[in-house]
Amino acid sequence: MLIAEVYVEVPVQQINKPFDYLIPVKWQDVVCPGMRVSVPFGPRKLLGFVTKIKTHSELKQLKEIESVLDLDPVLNEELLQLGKWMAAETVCLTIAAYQAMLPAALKGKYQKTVIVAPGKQIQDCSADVQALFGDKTRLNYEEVLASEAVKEIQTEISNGHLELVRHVGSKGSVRTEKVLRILKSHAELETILQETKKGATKQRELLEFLCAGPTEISFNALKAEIAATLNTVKILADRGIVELVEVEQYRDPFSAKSFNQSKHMQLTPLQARVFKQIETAALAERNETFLLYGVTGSGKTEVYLQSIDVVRQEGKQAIMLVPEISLTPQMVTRFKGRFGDDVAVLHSGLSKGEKYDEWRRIHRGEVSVVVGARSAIFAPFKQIGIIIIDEEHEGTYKQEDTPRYHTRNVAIKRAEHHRCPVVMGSATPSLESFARAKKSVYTLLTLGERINQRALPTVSVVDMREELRNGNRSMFSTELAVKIEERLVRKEQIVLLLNRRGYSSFVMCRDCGIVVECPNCDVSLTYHSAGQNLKCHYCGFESTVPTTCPSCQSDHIRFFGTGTQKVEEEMSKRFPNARVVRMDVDTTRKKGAHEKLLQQVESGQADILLGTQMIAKGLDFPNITLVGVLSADTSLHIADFRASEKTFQLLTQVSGRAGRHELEGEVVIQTYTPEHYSIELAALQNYDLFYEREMTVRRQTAFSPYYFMTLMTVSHVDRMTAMDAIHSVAQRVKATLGETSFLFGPTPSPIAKVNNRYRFQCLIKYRQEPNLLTVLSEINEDFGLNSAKTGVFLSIDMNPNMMM
DNA sequence: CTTGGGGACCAC
DNA sequence: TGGTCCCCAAGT
Repeated sequence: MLIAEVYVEVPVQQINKPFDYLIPVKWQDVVCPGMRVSVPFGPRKLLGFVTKIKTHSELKQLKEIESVLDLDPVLNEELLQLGKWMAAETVCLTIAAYQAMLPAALKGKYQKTVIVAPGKQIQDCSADVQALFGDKTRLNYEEVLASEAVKEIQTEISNGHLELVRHVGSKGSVRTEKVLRILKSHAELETILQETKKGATKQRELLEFLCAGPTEISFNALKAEIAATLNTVKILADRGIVELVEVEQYRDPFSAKSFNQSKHMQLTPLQARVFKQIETAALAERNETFLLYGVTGSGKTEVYLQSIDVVRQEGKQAIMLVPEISLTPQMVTRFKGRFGDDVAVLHSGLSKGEKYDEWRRIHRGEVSVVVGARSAIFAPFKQIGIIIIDEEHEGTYKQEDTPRYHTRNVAIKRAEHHRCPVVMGSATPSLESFARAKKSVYTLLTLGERINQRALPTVSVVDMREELRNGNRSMFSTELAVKIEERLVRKEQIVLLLNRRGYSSFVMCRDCGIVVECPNCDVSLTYHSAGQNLKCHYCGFESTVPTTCPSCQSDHIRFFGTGTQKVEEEMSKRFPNARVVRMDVDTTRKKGAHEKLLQQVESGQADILLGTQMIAKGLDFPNITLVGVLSADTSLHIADFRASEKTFQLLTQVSGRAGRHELEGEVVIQTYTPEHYSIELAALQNYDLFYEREMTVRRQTAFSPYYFMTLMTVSHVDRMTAMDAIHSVAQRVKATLGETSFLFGPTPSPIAKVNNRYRFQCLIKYRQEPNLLTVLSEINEDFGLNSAKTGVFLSIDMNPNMMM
């Protein structure tokens, strides 16, 4: 008798282990690891993943697998192991790891229906129940609950006339299309047409079309040709002339677009040298991690494209990761143009169904390249030849909720298995990666100049304090304003970055100084123009904008903080003739909006592109000759040890948008702290110096990359309970730490209350703690086992990006 | 997480 | 005694 180990979809600590099920004899040869199955679990049915097949179990009295949801496993052996590894490495539940690796469409969908019990008749039930059923054979549970006869149904269930059945399916479904297959030859059709009655005009019309038509046509395509109805088709099907079948179909998010085929570009000698090294590693099946450090505009993307082609020629697959924010239509076009239908694209803008379809194309081996954001690292390829991580330094590569994995680590893990290179590229590498490259853990590849030796843009820093002293109170310095005017006259384009971080528009009373805060969280509410309301970014609370102060009833209540919207308003006063495109979360929320706005810039319908960080990356428009940063220091003053790094990266990236082609570029950075090294060195575009400076700071303050870090956060509705809990966590950890490690805290979290839960944290800094993961998973397990009782949640973040 | 059982409590 | 609500343990 074969037995399957199954991890069921219940995300709690108690269930974080495999459960044994008998494999029914008829499926002995069918069920294998990586398949999703439906299993009885207590009184319910649950979706689970088979992770192992075995012949013996510790337990007697096993239940049987109820049904098999896949005939082709959704996780292969490599991915099953990867999930286990990730669960251990990030201290999360195994099932959570598996779910994170798959599209949401493959999650379980649970349905409950009431049916007449086998061997019983509906007539056995009361009249009311019979009436409710009508001529239906089943009622869904919601229907039953909503009906008047709930009680009676309950009774009929308990006396065995009715039965409650549970069904497990997938959330997402495969889209199908009706297709007509013509079973007769054209000659035969002619004869059939002759024999069809003159009165049957619809049938004759359809037959006439088929006589000259193809042997197979989708019903939708048919409708576009002639006014046929499904009924008519069915009549022909009954006559045995055509066959009507459901054919699986992919939702194609790019169906409306055509892509011009592009060829490889001639590499510069520098690019060629870099490419050669990657190519050699790929062909030698060498598991080597490269850090491709290349200034903006140095042609990293072309190196990626050609490296991918190398492994494609070898019959292997490639994963290309980009930050969500730069997964622009421009980028997609470039890949689709080079590799055509051989590319799948995965990003958050796709619907659940579209993601599922792209995933299936990868799973079935119909494509060999995937371009996508973070989660694309789990693409179910069988033979990966290369993994590329573009803009390697981006914070979005770290998942901010469980499983809190870092894409870089997963990539390296997968590459080990597939014996293939990983290429991480950036103009401003993370300090962690650059440090590793310097220690030869990664191989450093450098692209030190822009293509065709085009100069990096000239950068000037404007001291806004000076402007203020000279009586300029606007958000545009004299220098920036003059330069904007120049470009407008010359019909060149401008990018304006408003680095709004930590500066979102809040509402404050001018009389008593009170800021409108979220009632559930320890943060101020943010004003949203779209809905004309105030929102909490942490718990989703919404409220209308008060007209009077909630505390002192004064009506001097105002918005503060500079939003892109406000800049846009001021621009229209200052530069009334400029055509401005605003790009931020508000204007790009709608599907395709992103693309439309960029199209306006590309086609020259806009003079100025104004936006938040999302405009800093990947854009490549020849006519952009001026980049303005309105307030460089807003990201500098956030309480984060990476603030300087983030600021430097952002300024460097956005500067790189200017002068990428024939026209020379210029950058103006406005700041209140021009003497800060992030800003000074970004202006000089000197990464190496910045690296040295920042590493010194990190060493002095004992932060990454000198130390590993682990953040532990505890939350509870009661402040004292949360505090007690974090102290017990801290004590347990402290007892196991070595002499070279530190424990900071416990302290309240930077955002001390979210969703009415108080939060406390402590931070471990360490260089070597071989047992830390074991200790942490023990603590996590204890908390998880008791959390239902105590209501205390513990979250563990290995190498956190943010301290919130 | 969901479920069903059992106990406490209440109203009649 | 019947009903309801809540707590809690079990889940292969």
